[in-house]
Amino acid sequence: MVSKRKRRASGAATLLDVAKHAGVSPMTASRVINHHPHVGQEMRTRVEASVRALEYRPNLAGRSLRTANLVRIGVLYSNPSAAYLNQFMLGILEQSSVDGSQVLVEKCGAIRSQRAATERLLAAGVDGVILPPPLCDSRQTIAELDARAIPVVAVATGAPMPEVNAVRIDDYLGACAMVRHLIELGHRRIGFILGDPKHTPSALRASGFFDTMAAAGLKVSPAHVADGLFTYRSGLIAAHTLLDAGSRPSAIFCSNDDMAAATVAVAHGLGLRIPEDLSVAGFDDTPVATTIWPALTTIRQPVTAMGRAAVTLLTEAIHQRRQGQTGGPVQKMMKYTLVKRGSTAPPAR
Amino acid sequence: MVSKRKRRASGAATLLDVAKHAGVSPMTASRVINHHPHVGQEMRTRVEASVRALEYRPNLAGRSLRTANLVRIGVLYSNPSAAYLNQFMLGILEQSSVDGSQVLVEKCGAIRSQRAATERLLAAGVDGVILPPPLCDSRQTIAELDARAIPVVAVATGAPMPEVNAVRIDDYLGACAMVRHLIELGHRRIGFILGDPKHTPSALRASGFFDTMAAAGLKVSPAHVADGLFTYRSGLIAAHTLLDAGSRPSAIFCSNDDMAAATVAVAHGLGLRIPEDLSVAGFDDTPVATTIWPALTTIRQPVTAMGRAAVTLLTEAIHQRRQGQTGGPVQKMMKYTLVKRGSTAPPAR
DNA sequence: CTGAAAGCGCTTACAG
DNA sequence: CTGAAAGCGCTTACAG
Repeated sequence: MVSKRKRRASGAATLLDVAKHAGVSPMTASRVINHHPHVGQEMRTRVEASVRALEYRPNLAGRSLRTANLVRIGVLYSNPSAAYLNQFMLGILEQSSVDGSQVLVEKCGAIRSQRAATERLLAAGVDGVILPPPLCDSRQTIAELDARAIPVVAVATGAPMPEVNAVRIDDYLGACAMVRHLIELGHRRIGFILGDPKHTPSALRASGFFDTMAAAGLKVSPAHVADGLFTYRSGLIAAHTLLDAGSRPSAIFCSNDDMAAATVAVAHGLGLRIPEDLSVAGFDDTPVATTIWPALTTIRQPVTAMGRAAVTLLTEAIHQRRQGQTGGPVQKMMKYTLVKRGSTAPPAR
Repeated sequence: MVSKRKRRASGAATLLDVAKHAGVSPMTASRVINHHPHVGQEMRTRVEASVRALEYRPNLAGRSLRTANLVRIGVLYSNPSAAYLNQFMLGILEQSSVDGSQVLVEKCGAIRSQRAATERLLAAGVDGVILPPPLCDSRQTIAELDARAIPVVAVATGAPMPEVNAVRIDDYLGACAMVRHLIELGHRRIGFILGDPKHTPSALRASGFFDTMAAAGLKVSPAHVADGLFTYRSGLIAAHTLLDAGSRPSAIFCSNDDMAAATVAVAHGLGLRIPEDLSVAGFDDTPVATTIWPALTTIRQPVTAMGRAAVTLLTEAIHQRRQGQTGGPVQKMMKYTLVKRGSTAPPAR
């Protein structure tokens, strides 16, 4: 072991080492490692054994130098929710470091600064741009990028434009799954807190709620629906609206976790036990869902995986464009997960 | 602009392009870009102009291929707080992608699995290991790594072992600054919620509190100090202890944000307005601090920057070891920031 | 202070 | 199906 590590300063075996160890040419070793077809079974076995013996792992720098033609990816964001952005950027960086692509990040504030931020990104020579929410729905930015023939990936939009690449979950079905979960627990009076009407997923989550209630033959009292803006503070107000009223719901489905956390806080303030007296459900599975107590039942959006997927999609689009092709836009639908935690349970009565 | 982008498939200028544009050799261009001394002023100016004109940015793959001898960095973590880990990994990945180093991440659960996780990392050929909290204080893991001559960087430890590299903030001074802030606002009866006694920063934050109170000539009532475990739930219990009692404090300093968020929730439940009736302060500036309302006054720990610093420190240690040197361990102290938000204000009475 | 040559690790053509 | 040659972008010696 020690001698192996000392073979070279870097401590790592190279493709040449593997080839020598297996008694084949570097090319054959390369083909085996990259799973190319048309390699003899014997060669393949020998190389694979050597890879294991030497603990070979490809040097990405060497590979990308010869292949990838350096891809530059821009990420343009505004209105940062720290928690979301962290998770998302994690996926972006993971994938870009695997691909050997470079990432440039630009923040823009007001709408008018979108143009300036876009220009900065283009001046820096990016080959494509990723738009996390809420910029994923900015027609202006997308049009501008499109005019320059810069591929775009919109992330987590609720209303993907048909001509734009998108990575998202099915917000509608996610909401349906959550409502079904609450109904299966035995809840009949289920309240709902709407999301920010400016964000496209809000309408889908609301439709999922209303449709599933209707399909189950359950009436939704207007007093059990409150407006919200996705912020904790708006959740505080909405929860008071729902819980101060006479006929309380036995469960409240909130359009995101921040508002669900606020609902839990308000309920505790009113002396309600969760989940015994009130079930609360969120959406997104952001860190706050597992910070508070009880932890929130929620719909997990695989944010980090979506960051990875966005990079992969964009990279493919860039390569296609470089080769003069223009494959149609891709809409990648990611899997959501219903995560059951302590904030939901059968109603007491 | 367009013609520039089309010069080559990748759309990016290379060092050779810059050298030609400036009429110098690639070597001179390289030296200017890397800020080497002993380059003539005229050459320097010419190259810098060309860099700007061509929007040149170095291709990291090419650079690291020739220099860095591929560094492999392991990150070993346990007990993940999603929010912390996201922010931290962001810094790790940012820096490693700049350096062109590879990152391998291993999770370990119970103490006995630490050994297994360490072995997996070593088997994968890592050259050094970063230990975020709470593993930063695991004598066993550090000893094991040390026995294999693998450099280690401990992050955010409150009790750095003198022979180990560390990246951290001064938890003691951070706590002092927060208490001073509360005193300056006019608070005299200040409560405190302790952190998990197993985590080394807890004691430092507590000392900062008690020392600053004593220095200001303020008594700390035993009824105004409560145990905590850094979790939201433990904060709920601690806050009740402090607020249900007869003589309430006018401000509560919590050893971290999660417990501060819990304190805000309990206070709201008791009908106390924040900050009018009670000021609440946290520590760390995790995403929850800006999720809840009012947002928390807290001590910001630059988690992402600490991730970057850990990679830089570890990379230097690895290079030194490869050259047979063993520079003494480095303790990098990062700057904390007192972030004033809506949760603190002068006391009403 | 400046430059010509060689090579980091890998893969793309091009031959057999 | 397999391999010898060349080169991706950059920097490390080695000369001047």
